[in-house]
Amino acid sequence: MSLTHVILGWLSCEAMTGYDLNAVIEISTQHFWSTSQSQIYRTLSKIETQGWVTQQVFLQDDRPPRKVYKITGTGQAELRRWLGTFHQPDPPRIPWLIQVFFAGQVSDAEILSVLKEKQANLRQRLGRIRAARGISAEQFEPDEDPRDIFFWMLTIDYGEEHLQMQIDWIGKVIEKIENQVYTALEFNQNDQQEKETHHEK
Amino acid sequence: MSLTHVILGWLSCEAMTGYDLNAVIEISTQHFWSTSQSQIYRTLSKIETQGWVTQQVFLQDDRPPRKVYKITGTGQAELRRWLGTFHQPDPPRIPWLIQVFFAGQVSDAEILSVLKEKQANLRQRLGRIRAARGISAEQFEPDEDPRDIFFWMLTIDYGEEHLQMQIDWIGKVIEKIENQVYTALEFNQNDQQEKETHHEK
DNA sequence: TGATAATATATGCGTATGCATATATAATAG
DNA sequence: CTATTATATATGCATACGCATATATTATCA
Repeated sequence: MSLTHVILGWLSCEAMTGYDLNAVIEISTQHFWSTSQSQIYRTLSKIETQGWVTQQVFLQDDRPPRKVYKITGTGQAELRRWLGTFHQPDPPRIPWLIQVFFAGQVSDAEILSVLKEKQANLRQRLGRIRAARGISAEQFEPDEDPRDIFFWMLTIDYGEEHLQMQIDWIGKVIEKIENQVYTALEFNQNDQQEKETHHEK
Repeated sequence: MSLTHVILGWLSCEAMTGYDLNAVIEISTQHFWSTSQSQIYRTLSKIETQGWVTQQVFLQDDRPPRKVYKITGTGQAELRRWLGTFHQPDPPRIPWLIQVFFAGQVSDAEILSVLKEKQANLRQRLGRIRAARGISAEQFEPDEDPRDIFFWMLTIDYGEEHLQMQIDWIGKVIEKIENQVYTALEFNQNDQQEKETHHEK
């Protein structure tokens, strides 16, 4: 489970409660790893059993007790090990490509409408991630290690490029469908050579 | 669950057994939606209860009986409905970006090695998907609808572009780390303007 | 001869996950 | 005055999933 290592990562910066972790994950890592509040508490319990974190309870008279979690030496070692090793990726899961794959079952108008909504959604997310970039840039504390910041910003950069790539790809596809490119296509020979060259003609 | 609609999609082409579905999914949709054998049988049972498919058993004397599943009218309607509507995407989950985000915890050498392995893995997958494109192009039956083929090939095209984008992005990041770009970076002002322009200087 | 692959379906077990809800208090907004 | 939000932790329920394994026969490979 990767959530384990997101939590370990944050706790290696600073001891925190589950509540704090939930807040910090929501504003910082949600563009490539999201989670739910319940999952955080469950994972915290699990990794405490494994000895990767320890708990210290601070009682408060007006609020529920704060359980502050601290990373242990073993936890630090596990984090570094995980960060430094390549992990075989999970097989890709891209649900909306199922709609493209079986689009033969619906009309041009229907698949076009889905693709246009998808594109609009991606543009919205691109706008949001760009706003997020601005906000995080303002929030850096002066004592923050520039190397840390560099890596944080890289993940935002990836998010933007990924989103832009999808927007562009869908744009090309919409154009092809609108021009009914599929009526005059030959797939059995020289597909590679023909690909993407119809623009110049 | 999207597997439901992958199965419905295939059954709308041709009645099939769970065994056949497993084989066809493995060679056709695995680059954007993979599954396991057990999950196919479980989903088949589920959608039979829902009335989207019906079962017909063919006994064989030397092998286990074949349960051939056929899509119903309701199943067809559900498939078309699902294909024609935009679905809110699941929040993104990109585990290897966690490694980038927390790379501040490890040395340049360690993160570089992970990124290079990741890149090699992506190149391998790109090679495989290109081979798959060639194979599918050969296997098209002459009576196949060119519009269907057009949409099938689009998903392969997406896979290639997605893989290429990731390979290129990691390439740029490796270069930045090797040049230790992070030592001379300002994040608090004109980040947008500076971005990606250091190449020309 | 023994092991594996192909044909075919099915269940058990463990895990990750989301959604809703319970508990309890104080502050704030309408 | 009431409803919501913030603070804080935790459990129940359902679902989707992967991995391993069970069942049963035939063919092939070493």
